[in-house]
Amino acid sequence: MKQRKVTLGEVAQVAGVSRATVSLVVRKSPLVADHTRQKVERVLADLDYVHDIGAARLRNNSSRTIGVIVPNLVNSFFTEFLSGVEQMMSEDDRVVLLANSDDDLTRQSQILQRFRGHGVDGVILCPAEGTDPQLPMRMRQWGLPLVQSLREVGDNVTDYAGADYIKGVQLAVGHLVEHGHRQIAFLSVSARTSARVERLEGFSRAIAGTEAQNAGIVEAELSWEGAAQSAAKVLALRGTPSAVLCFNDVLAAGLMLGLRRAGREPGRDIAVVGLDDLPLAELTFPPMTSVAMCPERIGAAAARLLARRLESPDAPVERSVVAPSLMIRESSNLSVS
Amino acid sequence: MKQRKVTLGEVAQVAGVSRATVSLVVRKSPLVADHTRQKVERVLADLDYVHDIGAARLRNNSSRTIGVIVPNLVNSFFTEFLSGVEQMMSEDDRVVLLANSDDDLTRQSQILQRFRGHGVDGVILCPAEGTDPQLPMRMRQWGLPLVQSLREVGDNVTDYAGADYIKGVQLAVGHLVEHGHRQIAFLSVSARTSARVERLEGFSRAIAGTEAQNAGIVEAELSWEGAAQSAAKVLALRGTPSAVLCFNDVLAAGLMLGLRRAGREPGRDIAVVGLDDLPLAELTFPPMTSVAMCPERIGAAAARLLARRLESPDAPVERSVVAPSLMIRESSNLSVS
DNA sequence: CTTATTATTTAGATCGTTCTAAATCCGTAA
DNA sequence: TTACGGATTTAGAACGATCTAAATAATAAG
Repeated sequence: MKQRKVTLGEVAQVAGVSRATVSLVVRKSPLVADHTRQKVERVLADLDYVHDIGAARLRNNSSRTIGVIVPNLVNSFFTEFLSGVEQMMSEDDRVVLLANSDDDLTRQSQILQRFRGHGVDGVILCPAEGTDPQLPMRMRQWGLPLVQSLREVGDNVTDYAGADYIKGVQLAVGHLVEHGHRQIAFLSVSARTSARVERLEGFSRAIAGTEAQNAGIVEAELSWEGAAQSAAKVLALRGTPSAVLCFNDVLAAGLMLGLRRAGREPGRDIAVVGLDDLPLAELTFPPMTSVAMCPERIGAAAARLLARRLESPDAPVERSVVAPSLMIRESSNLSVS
Repeated sequence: MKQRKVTLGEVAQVAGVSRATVSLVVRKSPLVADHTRQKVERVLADLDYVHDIGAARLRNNSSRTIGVIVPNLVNSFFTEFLSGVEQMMSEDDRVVLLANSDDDLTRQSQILQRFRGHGVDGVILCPAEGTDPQLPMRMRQWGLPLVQSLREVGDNVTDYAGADYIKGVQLAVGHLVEHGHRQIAFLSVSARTSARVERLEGFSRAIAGTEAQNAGIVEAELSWEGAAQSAAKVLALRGTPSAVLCFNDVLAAGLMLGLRRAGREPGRDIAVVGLDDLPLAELTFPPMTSVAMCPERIGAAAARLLARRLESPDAPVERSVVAPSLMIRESSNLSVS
């Protein structure tokens, strides 16, 4: 039942030309004469020839394959990111090898070895927490082009595509201040990740630039229950915040549930703003004001950077930061006198 | 800067054995003597040898690579599915080539050709709407093992892993009936997909088995706005439903927003139940009762089926259907006398 | 000390493509 | 006619692994 694979050689035989010529036709080289090209193309189609890219790579060292490593496949932030990468790569007729590091360093390096063994042309990596800053250098020695994305290790040694959370937080704070809020709290995640550092940093800086005050920082587990439970703490804050900015949308949604359980109506009694603008932000009640980070566009940007790097390996390092935008909905409706 | 690739030959030379022996060591064959194995393994590590799987495939026809085609990378149902596949494959030291067909037939066949060219060992496919029922047969002729998942074309000709929506709908309806609901409406998607057919079918059947009545079927666009707008239609239904079962969680969440705008409190004035139990179901207000379809487990099942098929190509066709489970939350709280 | 047996090791062909360098073809200028 | 240059085509050696079949080493038996 299983047909044997059709090879260049067989096509060549049928078409009455050499293997080399068929190869040229397959690769659309301008070197072959029009009439031979047509003749060969017909045979190609007749025999249902499939170009074996693996075999080709062996000779010419380009697999048209790239690897993507994300720390998580459940968080839609990363899957949207992935979607952007896939789309862009696919337009470029490249294939994506996908792997999930689960934020685990051991897995991450296993995956890198696997990718190396499969001969990927390059890698887009969201480095797992705690990744050795030397990694980019090591990969350079391997001859494996790397674009980092969303997170970064090492000092500006590779191309990078990411989000600007500093700016994002600033947008959110600015919006709240405009609506008269002067006491703004931040609901953070408890894990000490670089994401946490960046957003907290952004928060203090943004607050500093306004007449508002930091009403306090509360930590919660990264889950909706964690956030819901932290509602009490938020309300007990000395600064008695009239608005809470949250680490991300999941925490914001959880917090809204918690606040409501505590008898406070988000969007009426207290403003809540999320970060990331995941699809769920529209579906909470009230619909959540959030800062869109556009992970899909970041993914596309990362893909473009990698494509460029593959074309010109010695181009200078480039960074691509996608500007966030504020999506105003009802959870931040209230204005404070 | 870029190191040349270390080959079996070089390792062999340094270790003072033949290429073939090194190959055996790399593949952990029991044929080699202990002391040679150790000697070779040391050299392997010293030189940082990387097994070139592509080259190996050329000879032995196994790339340890499988392709996954999903119709969508934004819907978390599919990404959780993907996550299950990736995890299982990775445990098996296989790599996943990912592609998104966007439910487009042309793209889908392009992707299949690409995968074929890359020499994947097999494919897990969620067929795009309208896929030719002959496709599985064609793939069999190509010698490309196929597992279908979540959707299916052709008549039971390939392995299949999926969800049981009939059962899922039945669980939901049963739950509502238990709480005294007798007029139950269904909020459907307007696109004529097989998913729609299955769920509607399940709905009529489930209703038929109880003392409840079909209060009417409303169609909406597959988006939260679409669902929100359909709230009026739902309320205007002749059957005056006390409960609404929705095509999926996104519609359910949208509907809840719409109902509230219309002055009806979901979970108090009218029960709403979703399907799929996406992560967002916990984050809506009130938290949504939904039927968990466990896409991640389905993905894992699909991966297992494919692994099995690769091992024994002639095993009989197998189906794996993951049982749904009802997640009761607050959107279906109310009981009707 | 042979010889039979089993355990290891290996040379060399092979997978399907692309590259290099050289061969052939063809029209034109001398 | 002969030679020359550009346009096409091609033979044959890579690429890095694995397979086959056979060679060699080690062990046991007679």
